[in-house]
Amino acid sequence: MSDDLTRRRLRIWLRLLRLTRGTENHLREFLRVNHDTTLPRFDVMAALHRHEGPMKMSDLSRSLLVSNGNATAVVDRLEKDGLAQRVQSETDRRAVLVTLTDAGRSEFEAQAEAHATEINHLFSKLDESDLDALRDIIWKIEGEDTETSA
Amino acid sequence: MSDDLTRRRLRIWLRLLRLTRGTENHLREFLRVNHDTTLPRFDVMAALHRHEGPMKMSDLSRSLLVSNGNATAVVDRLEKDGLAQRVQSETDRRAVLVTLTDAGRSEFEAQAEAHATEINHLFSKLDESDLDALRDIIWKIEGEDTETSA
DNA sequence: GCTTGAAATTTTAAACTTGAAGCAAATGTC
DNA sequence: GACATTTGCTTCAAGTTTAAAATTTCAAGC
Repeated sequence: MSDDLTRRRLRIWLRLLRLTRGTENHLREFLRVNHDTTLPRFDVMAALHRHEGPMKMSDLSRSLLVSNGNATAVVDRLEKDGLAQRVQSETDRRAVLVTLTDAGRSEFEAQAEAHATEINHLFSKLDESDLDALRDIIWKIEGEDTETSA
Repeated sequence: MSDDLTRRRLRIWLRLLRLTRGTENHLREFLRVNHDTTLPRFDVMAALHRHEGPMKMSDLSRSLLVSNGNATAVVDRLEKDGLAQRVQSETDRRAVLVTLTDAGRSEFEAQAEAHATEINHLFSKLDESDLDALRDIIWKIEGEDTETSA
């Protein structure tokens, strides 16, 4: 069963992983040098900014595909720096809602614009048709995912 | 200026990142449950296995796109478990070479086959033409200009 | 009301990761 | 040769991340 297709799929996965790792490393360095922040902080702030209104901790970690304990730790630091803020939910006393402070929002918006510009450069070789093709491929992969495992 | 292309590039990057994170999470769980190991350990062992002959620490960290301090830590743990082994270089007394032990090699080979099967399953929706397209797009992003396939 | 189980979050321990600092050894440059 | 610079690895502190255990609350079922 040493399919040629199997080998090609493995190979393309390794390349994809390498590409995203390299891109993440580049963005990490960019955020560190130009905005004195880290990738996890930026990701959390981006999720909070995208979400209209306060966001549940569980939704935050699910949206970022990280563990719940991890979300707690990053939000702890953001809160300590006055960029995010926890609020108790009124409808569910187990739940904790997080939101950006005004300082956090304005800080993020400045970072986000520079971040988008940086990504635009990193992916400048991709035109509309490349983006179409890539979107279709991603959709195809996600179309049917982790259903059956051995 | 038209920011539409910029926005699409940002969007596709976020989707790509999400895809690879989800895939990594799946593989991490797979390795943990079925092979009692972790993704970083597997990655290091894969690099050592791919490289015929002992590998310099610096080449290892460069090949995995991680920091040199990180490579030291993971190799420390593999060595403690008898799966990898450090050897002093004879030509350069600064350099440290790493290699899999016999135990490490046989352990990795079993893991690698299952790992490849798992990836084949995760990317089963991609046929030859999808792989061609994805390969070309990755090349394009990385700035390669070669058109010939392998 | 009471119990049982599920859900939401935090806490904990261990592993992972980075960037920087510290040493030792190689490679220039004069 | 002498000296500065570079290279290679480890150590260190701080932060990130996960999986598992603990805590509190909710939702039903009895």
